[in-house]
Amino acid sequence: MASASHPQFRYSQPPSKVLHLRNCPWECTEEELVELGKPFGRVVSTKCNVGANRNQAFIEFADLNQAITMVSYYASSSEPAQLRGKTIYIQYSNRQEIVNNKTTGDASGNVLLVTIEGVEPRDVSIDVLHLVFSAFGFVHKIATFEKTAGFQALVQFSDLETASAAKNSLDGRSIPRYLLPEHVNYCNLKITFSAHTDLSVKFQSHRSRDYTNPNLPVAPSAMDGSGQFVLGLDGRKQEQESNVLLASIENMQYHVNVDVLYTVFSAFGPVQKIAMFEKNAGWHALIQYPDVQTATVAKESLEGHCIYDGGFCKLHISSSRHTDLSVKVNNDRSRDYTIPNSAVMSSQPSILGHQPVNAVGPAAASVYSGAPFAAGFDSNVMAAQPVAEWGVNAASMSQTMAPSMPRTSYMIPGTAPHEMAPGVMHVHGHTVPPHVRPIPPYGH
DNA sequence: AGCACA
Repeated sequence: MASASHPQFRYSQPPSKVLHLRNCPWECTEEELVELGKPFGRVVSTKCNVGANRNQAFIEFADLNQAITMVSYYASSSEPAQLRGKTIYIQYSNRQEIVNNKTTGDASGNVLLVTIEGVEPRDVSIDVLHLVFSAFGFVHKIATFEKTAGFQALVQFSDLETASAAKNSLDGRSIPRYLLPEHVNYCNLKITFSAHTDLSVKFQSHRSRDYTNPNLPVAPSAMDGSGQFVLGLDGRKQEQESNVLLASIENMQYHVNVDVLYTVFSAFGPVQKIAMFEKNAGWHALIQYPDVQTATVAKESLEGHCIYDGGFCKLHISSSRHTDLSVKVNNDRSRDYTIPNSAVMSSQPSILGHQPVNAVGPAAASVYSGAPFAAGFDSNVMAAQPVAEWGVNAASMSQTMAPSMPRTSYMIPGTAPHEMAPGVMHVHGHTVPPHVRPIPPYGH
């Protein structure tokens, strides 16, 4: 029955001088493995902490007969093989030698091997990893892959010090919840040093990135015939970018009209038209910009953010298939700002009567300030905050980083501290000139 | 309790 449900283990392995041990105790040592094998022959090599749970190990004997002796002994013994009192299971490895056994005692370098537990690979994009690890320094390259140990990534830093800082702060912690899809509850990182020093990344793709070489070609698999990206950063099919955004407003406790949306979306560039509509018991809006790039920046900056503190009026933004909205009437629900009259009208703070004064507080005040290009945008709203919070002093942090992360409504996804130069910020790889830098109308 | 870093 057991063999029927595990057909891959139905046949015993052919003998090898390498033995595969499973169910090993957590972080058992090479010395313990040597002690275990010594009675049966000369142990020439060992490897421990193997696999996703790091509870497998290998012992290589000098001679095949020694391995056979050990396996035979425990096959007929009344006492099972044990490490630290824990029963372990021994079989012949399907390989003939232990490779890549660590050469220097604590091999550490500038590249980290990250095992991402508890998620499907599509749940954690390479950009989320980039964001998380960039908090510690410039991330040169990332390569992700799936092996027996699960979903893993190699993350290359400039030097051992940065890599070490990232490892110390992130090992054993979860990626912040708000960077994960809603259905994922946690996502644990297990981090070790890789023996690599320089990853070879041939293409920019949803599996690998070279952040030192923006001119690297995009993998053919991530392009369509017209040369546009069709794969998202997570490898999923991506909607075609458009100059018109579709915003769904979740948890709309407060009145949202075109004026509110105009203020929020004008932070990224000129808004031409807005049309709101109700569908499936929820409110949605189409927002038209003059160009795709502005719309894309707005989409990536605002996605998942709330217009008001407290999770009210949360925005979910996608690209619309529309390119030019037909706005027939200017009212609370639709507006064409390219018609001079209505544009003037909208710039007046004429909506104060709708302001949910008591509930919103100062956070929302800037929404109504009528100054969408205010100079107040400063480094204090950028993603620089995680740097301080995850930095080398993060050792005293609690197990999960999430509680100490900035609130979602402050977070501008994709901003990497190292990329920031005065007056310029990057939003998902786009350089945003200062005059269109998004102010966070949703406030502090 | 099930094979190692693309």
